[in-house]
Amino acid sequence: MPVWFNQNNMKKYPTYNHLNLSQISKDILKYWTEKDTFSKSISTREGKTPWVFYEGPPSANGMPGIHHVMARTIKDIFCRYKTLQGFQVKRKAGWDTHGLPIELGVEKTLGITKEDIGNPNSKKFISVEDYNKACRKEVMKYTDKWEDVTAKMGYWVDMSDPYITYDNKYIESVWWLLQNLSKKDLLYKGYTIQPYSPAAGTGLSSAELNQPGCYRDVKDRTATVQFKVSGEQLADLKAKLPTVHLHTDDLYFLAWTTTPWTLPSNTALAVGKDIEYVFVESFNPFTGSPQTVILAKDLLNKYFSEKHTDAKFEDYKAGDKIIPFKITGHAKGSELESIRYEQLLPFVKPQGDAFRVITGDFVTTTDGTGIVHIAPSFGADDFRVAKQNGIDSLTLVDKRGRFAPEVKDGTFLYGEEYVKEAYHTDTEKQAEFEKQKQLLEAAGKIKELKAYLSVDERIVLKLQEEGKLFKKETYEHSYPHCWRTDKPVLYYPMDSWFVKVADNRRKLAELNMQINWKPEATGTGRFGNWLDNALDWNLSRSRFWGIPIPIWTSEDRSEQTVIGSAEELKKEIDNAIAKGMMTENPLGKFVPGDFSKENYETFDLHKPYADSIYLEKNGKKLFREPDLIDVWFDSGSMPYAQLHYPFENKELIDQKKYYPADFIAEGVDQTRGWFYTLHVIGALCFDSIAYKNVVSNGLVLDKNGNKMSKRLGNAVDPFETIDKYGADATRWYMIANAAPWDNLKFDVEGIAEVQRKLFGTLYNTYGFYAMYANVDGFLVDEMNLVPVEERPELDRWILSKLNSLVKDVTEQYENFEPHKAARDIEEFVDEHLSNWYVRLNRRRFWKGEMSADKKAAYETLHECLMIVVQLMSPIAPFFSDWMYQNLTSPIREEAIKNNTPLRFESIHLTELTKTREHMIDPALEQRMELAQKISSMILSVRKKEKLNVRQPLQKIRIPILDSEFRQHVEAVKDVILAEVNVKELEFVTEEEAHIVKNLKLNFKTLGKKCGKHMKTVQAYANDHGPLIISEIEKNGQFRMNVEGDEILLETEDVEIIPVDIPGWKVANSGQITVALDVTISNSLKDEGLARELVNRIQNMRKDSGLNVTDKILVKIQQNDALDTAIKNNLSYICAETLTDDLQVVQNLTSTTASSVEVDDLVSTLISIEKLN
RNA sequence: UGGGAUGUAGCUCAACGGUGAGAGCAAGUGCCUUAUACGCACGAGGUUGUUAGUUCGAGUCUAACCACCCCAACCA
Repeated sequence: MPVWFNQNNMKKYPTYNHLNLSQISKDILKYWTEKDTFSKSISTREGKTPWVFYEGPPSANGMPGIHHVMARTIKDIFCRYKTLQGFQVKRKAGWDTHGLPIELGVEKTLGITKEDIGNPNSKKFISVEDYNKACRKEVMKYTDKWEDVTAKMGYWVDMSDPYITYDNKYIESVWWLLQNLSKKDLLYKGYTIQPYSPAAGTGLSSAELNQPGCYRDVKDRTATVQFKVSGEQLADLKAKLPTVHLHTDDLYFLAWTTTPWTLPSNTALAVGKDIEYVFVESFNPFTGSPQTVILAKDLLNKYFSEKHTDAKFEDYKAGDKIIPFKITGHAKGSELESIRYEQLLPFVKPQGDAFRVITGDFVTTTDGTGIVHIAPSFGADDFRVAKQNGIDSLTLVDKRGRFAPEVKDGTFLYGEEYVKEAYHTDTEKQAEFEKQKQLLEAAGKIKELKAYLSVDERIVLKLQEEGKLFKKETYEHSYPHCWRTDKPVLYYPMDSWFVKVADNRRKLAELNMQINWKPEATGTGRFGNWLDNALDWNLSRSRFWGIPIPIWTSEDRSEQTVIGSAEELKKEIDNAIAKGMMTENPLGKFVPGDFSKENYETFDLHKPYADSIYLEKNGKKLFREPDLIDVWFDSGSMPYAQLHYPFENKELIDQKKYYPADFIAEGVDQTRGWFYTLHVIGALCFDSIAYKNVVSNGLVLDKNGNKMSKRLGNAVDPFETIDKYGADATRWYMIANAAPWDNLKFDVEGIAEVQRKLFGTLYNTYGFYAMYANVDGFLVDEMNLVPVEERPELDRWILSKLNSLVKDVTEQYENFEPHKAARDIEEFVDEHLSNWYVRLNRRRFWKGEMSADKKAAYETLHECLMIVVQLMSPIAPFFSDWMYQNLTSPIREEAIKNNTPLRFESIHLTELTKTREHMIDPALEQRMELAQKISSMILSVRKKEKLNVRQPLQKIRIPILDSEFRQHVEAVKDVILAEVNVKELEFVTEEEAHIVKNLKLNFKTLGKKCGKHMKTVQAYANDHGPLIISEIEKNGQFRMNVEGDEILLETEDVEIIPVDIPGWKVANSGQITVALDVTISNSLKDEGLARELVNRIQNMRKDSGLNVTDKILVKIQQNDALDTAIKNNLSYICAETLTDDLQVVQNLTSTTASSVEVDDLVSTLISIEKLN
């Protein structure tokens, strides 16, 4: 039980032996639970402006990692900050429950593969129903861990009523959105090229493809192939390109391919519009026939050796290694466009237009020939460019990865055979080999076939024989493999449902301009470019556990219905029953309009149930399209689906009461994920942005900058970290160390540092306050404070600093730059509050009776602590609340009675202090900065001269810069003298001290005046410094001629800096120079010794555990070196150490007293005794 | 390969186009200052990734390159 729980009666500030952040987290967490603080932070803001936050749903089938703590800290910070500002910030948690990772998890747990699901022939058969039940369970596997980490890290999010993407209500909203898209004609079924594993019989997601080890280097047979220009085109071509001289009608385009098996499906060739091509007259390397080929000029030497330039055509015989060639013409890609060529392997004629040269922006001259063979069925680029040019495709490979029966010549190709060697089993391969051997040897193509020839190899042989091959080689490249079957993947055309995004790029881009991206570049760059090139969104997934696409189609595809609600579905089913298409209504128990949980649990919209629903339209039976939708659509729907829009909460979206979000935050990896899907759905369904501010945070790497992974063992366990260091230090470290969008190199050393530096310092500062306030029986009275203008300069200074801090930190939070807020707070606490204000004011707290001055000191320190912890509370919610309780629990009753700001039971319920501009005094802050700087400079001189601070010195001299400077220093003179232990501060002028001065030019003002003469002026000033200084000091200006131009140096253009006072020990920094008198007179020496004695006695007091108020008797063994020091400083020594009686004696021994080294030369014995 | 980010002290990060590039940590030196040795003070540490350009003046602006990271792809 924390001490402050029962402090109210004792009316004292709690004190502690040491700081235990981990324990504080636990205590405060308990307090929040007991007091229901989170709900109160929302309920007490009822009726206030909402600040809308959307929680991106995590998936609970994986353990939370430290990066989640990072991401959630960022979310939490701004929600807490806005709450403090008085906004109502609701935070509904959510769970992403569908998708491949979950299915894979289940398959792993159950030890099954996709083939076993819904397949009664499989040994490990599991029904879709049971499988989906398993998924439903799997997805919540780590829910308790997530709830645990959420609580422990202090992330306030309402997990009692989360949105869950598998809920029927949620699905119903998603269906509504899909129907909405469909009504706007933004949904269509189309054909695209997707990664596909014939061995597994399934399409693969890019996530699956990016599993480690999927891309492997393979060696493929590649071919440079000749596509013959159609005879009827030659006349046109000659007319179009008069400079080209063709001596033969055998004209070919050269194209390179790594997948010869796609050549029978070739329907086009692509060239680069601006690439330059050459016509080369030569011979076919295999047959020796004369021919002309076309290829990119840049790649000429890859195919024709420069060494053969001089070879003579007339000497060439078929089979010669040296093949003569000459360039007979040039053309740009655009000039080659639309030339027709003959089909390379005419097994099947395509429908529509084909065999034309088209231009493609993806064509390069980095490899190949600069002419790309296009098989639209087997490449995404190919498909796109063919479609743009109205060219049809040929798909001569089936879903099992086998050629169509037509791809058969009986010699090289046999039809219905696997296009990749790897798809064969060993026995199949052996059988194929024997078949090949027989056929090829019989045809006389190969004398003795020794090994299986792949389809690629045989196609190349065939082309070679037909005179259509120019070159063949093996080529090593990385190629994707199916992670489950280890077999190569094909790119294969498949039917899918699409959202029309590409047509709406402009709208997406325009809406994006309304979004405030942090960092901006992610919005304009990564996201903006992505939007500009957005492709239609492929919604289809052929898995089991996901939201079924709510589209029913007749077998002949003439009739279609898109369902947008459970009510609609129920009605349609009733209709289907009436028409005899169905017998029973699975939604029979569902009551439209009743939004209770129970009502929505009377049915299930998932597979397999959705698939067993048949509908009716115009007499035709409609079947559900078998696809599930992309889970990204689930999460992108959350603004609406979490509210069960439009069935419930319609006005929240329609009237923009809870839409768009004011703030969302997730990792940068969501740029093309959640951020994108939110944006697309918002733009297409509602013509609106879905979020106004978005923070995309970076990755959490290990301390060496490597990605964290369980495999490498460098992943940081969030539970362990939070338990060891407490949530606050962990959160603070993550925030202060890097901007949210930069990657964080996570090093626990850094957390330890934050713990010591920031939290330790605050804890000590509070401890100091509490100790003396308790001694004095002081409690802050909010109704009766010393007016700020009556408080001493140091108080007004720290209050000015404090208000500047409030201003800065508020601004940083407003700009979503929490790292800057954290750094500002750190600096204030360490530099200003602890190491300047408290240190300089210590005596005010412990000297004398209660006075206005003392009261002001307490009140000032209390206020600083109070506001600092309030400012840091969004980042460090536990510690700040703990500190708040310490600072305010003794006065809570009073505060409630008087309705003052400290009446709240938690800091998270308070109202954020606004900047009190009138308390900010820049001149005062500047003066104090001066004092700090000068003190530091003097300490530096002392250090150099080995004069420790306890030794008093006589005098500081400071050359006057100007009268303003003098006034400023004068105002803080006492602070400086006390700080550096010197007796006098004297201002000196040049005449008095023969100060050595340096001249420094002000480039900013002079730059405008001199322009290109700058360097000359600088050189002149270097050589004539003293002259310019004296002129300017006398007349305020200096006239000079540079290359005919007159330049007038005025006071503002130069800085005259005193740098040395001969005979003194000086230090300078910037414009300021200080000089120290280092002579130590006897009386100064005595004073120094007295201070040493005080210090030793104080240490003894502390060691013997005396109270700070105890009076003592001190005995010092007589020592000649100390006699005058004690005699002359007796009252000082006594006052400082609360000594009532100081005796110099002869009879101390090391048993009755402590041996003490007063300085390097002097030692003595001292004993102290407590007096009553 | 394309898009984006980053590159400053050993490490983590600052620095409106303006004179000698600053903090913290680590390492170094000195100090137990009656809040704090889990602390304080003081020094040292740099060819600002490279090269060119714009400018009187570049860590900052432009271009190219190099390195590393993220995303997308890996395609003839």
